[in-house]
Parts: sequence; C-alpha cells; structure tokens
Amino acid sequence: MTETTGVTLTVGQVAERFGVTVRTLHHYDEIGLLSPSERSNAGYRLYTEEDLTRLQHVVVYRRLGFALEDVAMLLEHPEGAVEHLRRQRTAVLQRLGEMRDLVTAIDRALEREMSNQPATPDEMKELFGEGFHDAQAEAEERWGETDAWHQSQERTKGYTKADWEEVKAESDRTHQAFTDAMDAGEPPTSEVAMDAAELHRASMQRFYDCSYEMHRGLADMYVSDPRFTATYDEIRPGMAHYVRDAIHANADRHQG
Amino acid sequence: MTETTGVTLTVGQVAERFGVTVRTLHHYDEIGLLSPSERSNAGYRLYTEEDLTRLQHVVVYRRLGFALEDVAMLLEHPEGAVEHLRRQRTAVLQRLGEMRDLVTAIDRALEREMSNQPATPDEMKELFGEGFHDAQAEAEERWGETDAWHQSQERTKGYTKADWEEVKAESDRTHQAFTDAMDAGEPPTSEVAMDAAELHRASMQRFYDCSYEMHRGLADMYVSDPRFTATYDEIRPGMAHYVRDAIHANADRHQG
DNA sequence: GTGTCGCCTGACGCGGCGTGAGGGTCAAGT
DNA sequence: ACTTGACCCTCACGCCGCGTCAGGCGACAC
Repeated sequence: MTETTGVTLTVGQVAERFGVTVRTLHHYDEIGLLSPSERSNAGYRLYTEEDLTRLQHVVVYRRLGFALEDVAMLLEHPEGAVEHLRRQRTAVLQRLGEMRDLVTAIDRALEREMSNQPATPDEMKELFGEGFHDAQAEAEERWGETDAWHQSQERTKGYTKADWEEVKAESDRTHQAFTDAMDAGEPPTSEVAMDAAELHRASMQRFYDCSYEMHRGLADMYVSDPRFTATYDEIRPGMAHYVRDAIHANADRHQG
Repeated sequence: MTETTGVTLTVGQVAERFGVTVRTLHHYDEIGLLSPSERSNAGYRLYTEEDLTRLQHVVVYRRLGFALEDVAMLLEHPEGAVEHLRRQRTAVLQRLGEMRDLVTAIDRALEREMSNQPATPDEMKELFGEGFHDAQAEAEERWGETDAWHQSQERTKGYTKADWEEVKAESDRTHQAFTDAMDAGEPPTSEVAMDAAELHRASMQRFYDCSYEMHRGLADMYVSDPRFTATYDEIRPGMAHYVRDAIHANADRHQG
C-alpha cells in the first residue's frame, strides 16, 4: 500500500491509532518493552512500522490479560505462546469461579439485609453485638441455598424485636449450659455436656429442622472456622472444641 | 452472659483466628480502619472483644469485594449497606462479563496458535482439558446452534494433524492474498482483493457450506468483534476492515 | 512576536498489603 | 541470671500499570 519510506509516527499519533495513552507508550519505553527505533533531532519518539507491529502484538496480549513482563517474554519467545495461553486461561477461569461465588455471596448478603427489616440492624446490635450478624452471613456462605437456609429465612422473616430478644435469651442459656459444664470439669461426653448440646440443637429448631447429622456439621464448623472458634473461645479457651465434642457425643447418644 | 473481664488478644492471635496476616492488622491500624482499643505497657496491640467484632465486619465486607475505604463507610453508616451491596453486585457482574469475554478471546488466540503449530487430537484434549467443554458451550452462546456450527463440528471431528496443517497452509495462502492486495495498494473492490475474498470463502467451505450471504455476516463480524479484528490487524493495521470490504465486494460481484 | 499545540523528562500517587531491617519483650528452660 | 526462640514493635521500600501533575523545549500558524 503506502511506500515503505521511513514513515514514522509520533507518540500522540500512535496513541490515537492504537487506542492507548501517551503515558502508556512512555511507560513501555521506560521498561524496555517497546522502544521506538528512531528519535527526531529534538528527541521526539518516532515509531516505525516495525515498532507498530510490535505494539500491535503488545496490545493484543494485554487484552488477553497478560502482565507486561509476560508480554515481553511472549514477544521474545513466541514458541512458548501456547503454554502461556493455556496457563492464562486456567488462571482466568479460576478468577471467574471466584467472582461467581462473590456474586452469590453478595446476593445472600442482600437477601439477609432485606429480610432483617422487622428488626433493624441497630436493634440486632443491641441484642447480640455486631458479631452475630456476621455469624449468620458466614453460615449462609457455607451452607449455600440449602433447605435449612431457606427455612431459616422464612421463619425469621417476620421476627419482631421481642422475638429476637427471646432468641438472645435462649442463646445465652445455651452458652451458660456449656460454660457450666466446662467449669465443673465435666468432659464433653458427660450427661450435662450432652444435655447442653441438645439444648443447643433445640434452639436451632427455631430456625430450621436441625437433624443430628446437620448438628454434627455445624459443630465441626465451630472448630474449623476461626471466627466461630473465636466466638466460643472468647467465653472460655478451648470451648469451641468442647462444644463440638459435646455435640458429637449427643448425636451419638441419639443416633446410636 | 460471659464475664466482661478485660480479655484481649495480641496481633498474632487475632491474625490466626481471623485468617488474616499480622501486616494486614497493622495496615488497618495505620489507616484507622481498625485500631485496637488498648496497648500493653510494652506497646503491644491488644484487641478487645469490640475490636474483634468490628474486625469480623471488616473481614466479611472485604470478602464481598469491597475496598477498604468502602468498608469504613459501611461500618460508619450501616443503613446504606443494601444500596452499596447492589452497586457492588452490578460492578462485579460487569467484571464477570469482561472475564468471560477474556476467556473466549484466549480460546481464539489458542486456536490460532494451535493452527500455527499443529497439535494432535490427543494434545487437543490435554490442552483444553476440562475447559474444552466450556469453549464449546461458549461457542454455542456466540453463534447459536446454527447449521454452520454443527457442520463445522461434524467435519472437523476426525481431523488429523495433517488435516490441520493443510488448514493452516490454506489460511496462510488466504491471508497472503489479502496482504498482497493491500500492499499493492489495491482497493478492496479490486479484482485481486475480491479474488482473495473468494479464496477465503472457498476455504470456509471446508468447515461448512458458506453462502455469499453468510460470508457477508462473517465479514461483518471481523470488524465488529474485537477478537477477530485483532487477528487481522495484527497482520496489517486496518486489514480487518479491508477484508470485510473485499468480501462484500466479492459477494456483490457473485450475487449481482 | 505570540499563541497554542505537542513533545520531553522527571517524579509522586494509588491499593493493599508483602517483605524485609533493626531492634525490644516475654515465657520457658538451664 | 542467662540464653533461647517466638513474638512484638516501628519504619520504610517494593509491587503493577500506569494517571497526573510540573517545568520546560520544539513546531507551526497568524
């Protein structure tokens, strides 16, 4: 097409044609990714056709999400392109999965915020402190859209402040039962500990049908998740483990 | 319920329980997002229960993808949580879409690279692995379950390495024809350009019955879809447009 | 001359920490 | 009383991919 005379473009012209900024071209020059082959006597950067082709490659690889360092490697060693593309693909797919999870997490957080209307967040705070809220959110994230979760949502939808006060009282009684058992030196397999576990399970029934099997899962979470562990261990060190063992013992007793 | 003794934790303990690093806690302190209410006489950070509940909030919001600044706002003004969550949701959804496009772009790039350095069907399987399924699904999304697509699937099903090599050679010849026409300064409506277009259409026949009308549609995609645009513009800037015009001219010529 | 462009070279800023350096503190063992 | 080793502290630079000034020259039209 046009003659292959020394047709060169300045930064601004190149920037406009390739849809990048001047600063970007400066940057590519700085890091040696794309240095223009020529300079005017005034020091202006002058890009030749070769430079433009290289830039085109850079732009494409960048659109594929590669880091500038990787782009440099790809330009120097094009034979490894397939491998890099493959790695990039899996990396992006992983990020994609994480983002999908994030959306569902946000959805659940939204539903929770919406359904908690009867009792305002401030009231909840009064009752439980800020921690409770998160405990619930965490539960939702873990269990996904299970029946239990839907049941819980349904049942608590119209809860009034008075209802939540009762929940709080019940929760306190449960915690107290565990604390008493621990302080009395009773092992998790003792009657009192198991009774506390059963009390705990019963209080769960308020939210959803909590089978012994589900109760076991909940118990395991108390030790595997640092936040729940913290919740219990703040009452008494080692309490999270104690509660878990008691719940398992209680489940054994009823299922055996 | 629990005694309100001054139970406090050090950074390390807090970090472990909440699954964050010590540096992160230092950072939160630095920016004033979460400063521990107490210090030991040696200057150790001591986190009270209140601090921990606040940290719980921070951690959860961070997992929902909020920036630290937004987290701070959410903690100060919890009443705006729903609105923020909705905004965050749409933002994440947009990013999700972009990432999906990115994956298909990488797939296209991979296909190109593969045809440059042909791989056996086994390598194909290995290369695409689990992702191959996705690539197919996404192709369906883009092109729908058209006859053309099915035909292409059918015909390339048993392609050997040699077959792909020929495809590549044919593709090269077509590209070369367009490149020659461009470099010779011929307009897209010229004989040589239209001949190149016809050669292109002929090579498409390998995959599916490509009518002139379909060829037009394909041509339009070359300029409307950035991925295809990139493919051609990498060879010569402006080539995607050139190819499209040549294909339309060629279709005009044959359709009258 | 005198605008008004565009170009140049620094150099700082951002977000969210990672990763040291260089030094105190604490609990346990000897 | 001393050492050990794990923990804590405060700076402070590094990262990535540029955006965004600041201060000054070159090019071209009027």
